[in-house]
Amino acid sequence: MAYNHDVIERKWQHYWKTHKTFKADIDTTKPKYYALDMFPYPSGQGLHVGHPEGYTATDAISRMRRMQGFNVLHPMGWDAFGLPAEQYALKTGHNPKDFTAQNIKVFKHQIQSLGFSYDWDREINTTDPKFYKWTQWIFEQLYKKGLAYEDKIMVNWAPDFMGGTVVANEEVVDGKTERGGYPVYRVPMRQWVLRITKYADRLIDDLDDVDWPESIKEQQRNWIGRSEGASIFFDVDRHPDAKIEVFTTRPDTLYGATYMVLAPEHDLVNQITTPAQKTEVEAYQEEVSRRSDLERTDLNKDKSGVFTGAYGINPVNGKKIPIWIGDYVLASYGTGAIMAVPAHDERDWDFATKFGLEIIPVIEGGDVTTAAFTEDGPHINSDIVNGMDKKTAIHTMIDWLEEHHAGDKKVNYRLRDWIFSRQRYWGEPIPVIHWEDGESTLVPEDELPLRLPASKQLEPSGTGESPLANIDDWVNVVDENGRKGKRETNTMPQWAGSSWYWLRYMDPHNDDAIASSEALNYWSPVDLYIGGAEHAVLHLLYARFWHKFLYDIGVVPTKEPFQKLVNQGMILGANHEKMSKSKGNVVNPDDIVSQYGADTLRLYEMFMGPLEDSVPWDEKGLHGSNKWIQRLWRLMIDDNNHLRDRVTTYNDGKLTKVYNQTVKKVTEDFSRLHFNTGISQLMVFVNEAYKVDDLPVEYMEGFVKMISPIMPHMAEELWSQFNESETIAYQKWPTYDPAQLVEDEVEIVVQINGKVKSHLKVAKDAAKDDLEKLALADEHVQKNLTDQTVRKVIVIPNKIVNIVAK
RNA sequence: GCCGCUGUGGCGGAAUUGGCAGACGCGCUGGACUCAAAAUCCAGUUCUCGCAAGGGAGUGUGGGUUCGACCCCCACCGGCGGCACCA
Repeated sequence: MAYNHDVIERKWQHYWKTHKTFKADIDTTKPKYYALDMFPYPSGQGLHVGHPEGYTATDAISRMRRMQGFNVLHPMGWDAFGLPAEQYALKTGHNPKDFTAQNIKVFKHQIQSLGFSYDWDREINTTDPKFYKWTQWIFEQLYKKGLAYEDKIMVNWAPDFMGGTVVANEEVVDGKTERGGYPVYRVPMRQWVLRITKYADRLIDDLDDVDWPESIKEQQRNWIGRSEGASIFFDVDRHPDAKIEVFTTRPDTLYGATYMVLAPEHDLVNQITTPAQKTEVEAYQEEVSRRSDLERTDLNKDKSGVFTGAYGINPVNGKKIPIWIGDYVLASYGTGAIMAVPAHDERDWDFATKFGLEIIPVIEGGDVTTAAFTEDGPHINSDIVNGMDKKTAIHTMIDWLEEHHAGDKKVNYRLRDWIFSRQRYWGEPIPVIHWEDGESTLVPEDELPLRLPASKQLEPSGTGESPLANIDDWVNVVDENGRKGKRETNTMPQWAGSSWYWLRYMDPHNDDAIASSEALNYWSPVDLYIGGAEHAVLHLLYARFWHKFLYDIGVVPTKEPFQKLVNQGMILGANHEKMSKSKGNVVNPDDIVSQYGADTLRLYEMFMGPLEDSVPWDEKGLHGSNKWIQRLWRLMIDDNNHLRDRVTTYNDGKLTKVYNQTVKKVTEDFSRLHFNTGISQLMVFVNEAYKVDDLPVEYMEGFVKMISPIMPHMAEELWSQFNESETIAYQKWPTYDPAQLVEDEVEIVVQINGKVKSHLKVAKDAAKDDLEKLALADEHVQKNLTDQTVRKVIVIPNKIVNIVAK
């Protein structure tokens, strides 16, 4: 009978569930393997075909590792705080908690229908107070170490978004919110901030120790943006008490500094501006402050600025240079002030050209009247560094500056501290109380978790604060001395829970610690982490930051959380475009499961191309995967659902070679996550098996084991026919006999001038001389060599003979 | 503009170390089975000339290194992703 996926998949999913087949416990006699998926946000849309691609890959590795004797931790959970639930609640009057619970139910059901070998006893949920108790606990440790602080800072304020909210820099794209596309303005506001910049160097340097895609490492390095240079101090003419510190990566060009620019928000601007320039400067400051980020970005092609009337003094030559303000200098980077070297910096060149400022070349080469010259070359017009190249000149100049107390070596980062508060209800409450006397205290650890108050009806506060601000009996507190206080109404961003969740899976029910040190020591680190490339910087940077902090306070045993990281590619629509509702090319995994079964979907997604690549969905290819599943079922199973008689203990040796090749290739390819090529070898084996009369039981058992990581339901059903054990999940992974792969005869290629002319079967390891003779004697070769003289013969034993002739 | 990745049949892709380009699958063509169709099984399928034997071309383009290049080097073109006044 034909394979009935419906019945068989349900049967084995039920078996795994009732037998807790994939329950993981610490077992120090076995090596551990931790395979992790990026846990999903349970959206109302349900699962997308993109989700199961990564999930199937980690599942296949988990299943293979179990069979190879590893103790495997393979968990799943829910990143369930998030904006959509809050928006839904505000819109409909429902509670985000119930809405989220419903979504999780749908997601879980869908995920379970795909037969993943998760240990569901370890399921976690970031919105569960038992989980966020520890998110809050980590926040308190950060606070105690001075890594969490409050600050009135310029934030990205999106007034039209959710009754007004603040979003992180990372969530702003082209001056608009990433979600919703609402305009964003820069305004000062009190925020919680995490001092991630303190870890900047380690976040860059430790990338060298992990097995991650180079592109992700590069993106993180760029995001952190370490740049090495110097701080230089400029005196201000007629202001003996003022000093301007600038950051530059090119201290060697100091003699070419012909003016300075301060950010319009710079503290010294008001102090040094001359009365004559005051009106103009203030008008410019006012204009700039009203610009949104969008406008600033859009207008940046054309540089703007105003002269302050003041002059700085170049420390190296005492020259007076004008001080301008301009918004191409950012207040938030470096010191908010620069020395401008228009001859050798494009931005400065544009500005100088527009405002007619002096341009002095200090490096030979190029023509500074037409463009800035940014290449290396011997220095000129530069007394102490004349003739030197860039590198030498930088060193020399820094030495000079340090000797004369006019500057020093300095490293700067693009990375800013992490704005950690959101004006939302549906997030982890920040466990802080602000007292009427001005003191702020943490909620004591033994009172955690600080729970979100249940609320029937969420309403925007209308003030830009979180909806929590309206819930009086939660916000207002009184201590034992009658002192009144208010709870912090900001909540944590969605990144909080995902910054440590992989640790909780190791010991998910522990009420005394984020996880026991026994569990942390045994399971750490994550051996394989698979997820989408969209988390290249944010999630993965925050997670590494928290992990390093927990390492520093002795909680976790490793410096890095994720040893190996892989980004699965996107599954595109059949038209090669990104799947989206509006394009009508979305494929729903539920439909595939009901039509073809989970094994077909899993097989297809692993076979369609390399895991890391984006590949278009192809209905025909999916159908082909199902055809192959049916084909291999028919190979072994007869019309009465029994093993065919061809499956026998008799081994005529016809499949020996291809079987051993298959074990080798499948084991190696799967280990490297090259599922598409491993599967193609399984197909080769089936094609060969169709050509022979007898199918040795030994090989067929090994074959069924090899398909089990990809097609676990069918594998279990076939395995049950052998009556060896109840489940295949912990059967020993097959091994191959290298002796069976050695040939005594090999086919070598004969080329003339690099073109293949003939093939020869020769004894393995035949001597070079013999190969040369054989090749030259070959009929085809002879024919092709008429009228030609052999100049040279290259012989690579067991591979090739190349005859060079003219 | 800068950084990273990438380019192979009609399509998805393979080629682990510089050594037979196109494994495997889809599609297509033919055959077997069938009254017929579907399904299945078998064979063929880079392009091109040729009845065939056999020949020629061929891994984005142009050059180079090499006995030999999808693979290494240089320049260019296209696609994808990231960053984008970060001094």
